[in-house]
Amino acid sequence: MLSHSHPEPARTGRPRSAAADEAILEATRASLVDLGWSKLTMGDVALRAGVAKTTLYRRWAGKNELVVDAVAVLFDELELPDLGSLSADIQGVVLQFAALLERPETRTALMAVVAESTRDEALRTRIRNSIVERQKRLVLLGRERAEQRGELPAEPDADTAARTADLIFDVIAGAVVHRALVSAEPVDAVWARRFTVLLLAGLGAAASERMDQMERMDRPAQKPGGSV
Amino acid sequence: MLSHSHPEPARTGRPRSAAADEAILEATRASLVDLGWSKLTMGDVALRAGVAKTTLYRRWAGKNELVVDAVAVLFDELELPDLGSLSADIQGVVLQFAALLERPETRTALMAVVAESTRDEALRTRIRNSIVERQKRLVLLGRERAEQRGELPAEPDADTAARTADLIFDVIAGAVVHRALVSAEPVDAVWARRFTVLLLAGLGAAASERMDQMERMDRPAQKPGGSV
Amino acid sequence: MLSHSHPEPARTGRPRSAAADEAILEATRASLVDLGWSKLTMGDVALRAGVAKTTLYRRWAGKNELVVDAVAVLFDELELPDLGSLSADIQGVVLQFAALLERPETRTALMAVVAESTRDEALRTRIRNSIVERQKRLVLLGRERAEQRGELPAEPDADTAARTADLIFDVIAGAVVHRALVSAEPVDAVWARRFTVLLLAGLGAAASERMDQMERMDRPAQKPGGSV
Amino acid sequence: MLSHSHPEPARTGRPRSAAADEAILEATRASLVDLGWSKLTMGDVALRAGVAKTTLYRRWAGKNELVVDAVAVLFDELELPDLGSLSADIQGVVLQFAALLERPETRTALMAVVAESTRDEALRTRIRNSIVERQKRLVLLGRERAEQRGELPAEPDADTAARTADLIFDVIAGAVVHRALVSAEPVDAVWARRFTVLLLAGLGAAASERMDQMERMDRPAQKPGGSV
DNA sequence: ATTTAAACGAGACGGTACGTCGCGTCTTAAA
DNA sequence: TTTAAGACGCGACGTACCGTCTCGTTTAAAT
Repeated sequence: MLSHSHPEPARTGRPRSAAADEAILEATRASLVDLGWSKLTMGDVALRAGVAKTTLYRRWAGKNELVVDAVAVLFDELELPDLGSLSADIQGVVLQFAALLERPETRTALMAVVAESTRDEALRTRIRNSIVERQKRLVLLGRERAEQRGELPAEPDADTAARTADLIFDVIAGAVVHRALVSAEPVDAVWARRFTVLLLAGLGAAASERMDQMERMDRPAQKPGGSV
Repeated sequence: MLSHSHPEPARTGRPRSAAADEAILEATRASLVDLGWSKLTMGDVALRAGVAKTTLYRRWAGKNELVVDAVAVLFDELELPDLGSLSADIQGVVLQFAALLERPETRTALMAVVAESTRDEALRTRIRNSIVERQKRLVLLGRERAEQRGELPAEPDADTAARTADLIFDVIAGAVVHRALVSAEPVDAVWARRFTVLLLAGLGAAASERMDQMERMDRPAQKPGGSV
Repeated sequence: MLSHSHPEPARTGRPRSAAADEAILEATRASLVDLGWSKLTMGDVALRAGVAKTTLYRRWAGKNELVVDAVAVLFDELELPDLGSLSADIQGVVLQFAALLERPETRTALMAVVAESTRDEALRTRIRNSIVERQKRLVLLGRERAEQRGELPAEPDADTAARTADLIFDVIAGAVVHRALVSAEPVDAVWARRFTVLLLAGLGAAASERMDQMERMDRPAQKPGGSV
Repeated sequence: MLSHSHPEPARTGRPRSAAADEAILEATRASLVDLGWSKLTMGDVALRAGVAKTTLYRRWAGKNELVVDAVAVLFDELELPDLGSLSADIQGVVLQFAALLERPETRTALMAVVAESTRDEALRTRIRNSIVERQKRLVLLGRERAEQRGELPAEPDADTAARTADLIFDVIAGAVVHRALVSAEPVDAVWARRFTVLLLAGLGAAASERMDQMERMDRPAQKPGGSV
């Protein structure tokens, strides 16, 4: 359970059913598949889980929080395959991520909770903690492997490393999500390869530029590196 | 009006009020600002627009369609500034796009309608036509200018050009949206510069790889160009 | 047309369609048959009559007035048959009236407009003029015939005659309507005969009591005539 | 509550509020007084009762059923006064009934629900059970008292007694309702006396005719007893 | 073994918004 | 000026979910 740690677990009375939690999350995913985000109702989830509505509300504040928890676990199944090269690893994870976004439960839920989170700070935090930050591990692991293989130079310092990882993460996740959900076109092996080429070249250039001199590229209205 | 072209405009009966259309869209944006997507109601929009609920439903099938039309026009305000270099132009448009995503009406609406569109083919088409495809003009114009400046080589053929444009579009739009709405961190000049460096290097590499020999890079599990 | 006399018929512009009036009333009756009072709508009547809604409203103030006019004409079809005796005549008209109340258009409309009229003085007047008062002719004609046959004595004066006619009318119409619509049981020949026996005996007694001395029967709390 | 007996009262879940039932019926009567039948809305009743609309619909199928229950209780307040003679008793109950029909809530509601019931079998049954049949007790009690006083002979058999009671009921209720609501003239002591005279004479004649020979009066087209 | 107290299912509750329907009025072009 | 057509502001409809509440029942730990 991602959502509710009990630092002070009540010691008396009937304890909460552990089975109910999993049944509810499973029911939530099933309801997402059948009905989609906007038609999913708490009543339907309760019905599917064989649980009273009050049991849901005792554990989650509402639909948003419930759905975040229900889908978060799916993102944890993503893995960075070790395919021998950074390029192959990236393509592999891109295709995995695309496959995840093809699943109806994530497809309908992910953008919806993000949309909700734009007006709900607590939800934004929950999404970040439950989904976004957890998956940055893939970027960090990829860079680590690439450095070990000599494919990428080490980052000069931790802060730069973190910022680069954030950028890479936004570019990869953003591009795949946009392709899959906004443009609504297939993220297939061909697209993944083209995207990876672009990304890796950019990574190299970003690294060398950083090493060269960052001050050379200060403001807009001047040419980028001559390689383009 | 993006939403309803009347190839055969009915000639009889009282014509629809043109003023009502604009009042409704304006009211929709105002309601998005005040209430956000999920709290926006048709009744509230009607009230703000000084219009009956039935008048809304006579023109739009529902909240989804209405909101797409209401925000689509905002995207048309994006422009590719001519700042003298491709890099500067990209940074300029990225910052413009980010500013648009900072506006509460787009912030709350964009992801929401995309989320809805995952289960509604007609809505997906509407979004594509009203928003997505229209903004590809920015990518195409940017490339054209860059070619004229000699910053980028010409694309070998129209098909490749279109696919590259799609890829660039997904990368730029995806990265900015992800940074702004999912990661929920600022898209400022620093981020825009770093992102642009990455993108332009990637573009150059993608172009040269294409010219070299595409068949060299066939499948995952092999190294990309040695520059990385 | 019962409803709107035009003492000053407009002389300029397109004249009103005379055919439309009858079409509308006919359509109203048809709609009453198909839908009943509460589901009848002005739009449906207009549609059936092949007429615009505005045309209805130009002629009738609303549903109530329209329906009164539409059914009033049906009541004018009632006739007092000359069957040779007052008893037979009454039974005949009772059965005719019952048959009229069996027709779905009157069945559903009559009580409805009466109900509406309890809060609408103008409507009450319209009903009285268009329906109720017109049918008192049957009572008056029946008495006239009965007097000619020597079945009933002449009323002592016009005022008493009018009050008696009103009483008879309320008793006959009330009993038949109550039996048919409230008790919802058949008004058949058996019932008509039993009712007529009661009524005629009552009529005779009322007449003789009037002649005897009206002052003998003053207030409640005393016995009626010993014959009962 | 007349409307919904639960032979198997559900034992689970929160029980329905008994207070709500009475509040709703009271609010319905108040709304009838203020707005009349046709302007009464479920929303207004709910508001007055301090109750959600859904609570109304959980208990009653609609306005018709609700109003029947709301006014039915008023009819139960009718009593047959013991004024010493049948004539006086009848006049007393007629005036009571007239007073009831003067009340705005019954005035506007009674004919309306009867009108609705012409197209709604279930509603007809409800009205019969809740209102009509219940008030026949007055007729039966009146006859019983009259027989004990020797004012009326005993009915020969139960079936005849029932049919006579029905007839009397239709005549009394019908005449009073017609006078009060259709003719829209006052049911005062004078009218009540005149009506009672007519009725009692009729009752006596009907009884004696029944004893004489029913077969003598077979069909229309023959003279009634010479006394008329 | 009994008590205690929270969790549980069921479902009623006060709300809010839905999308539809009918009202009676209006605005157009045609007759 | 009337007509057909149909858009319009309005207000009620009956439904669906919301999140809360009140029941009686179950369950495990504390007594």
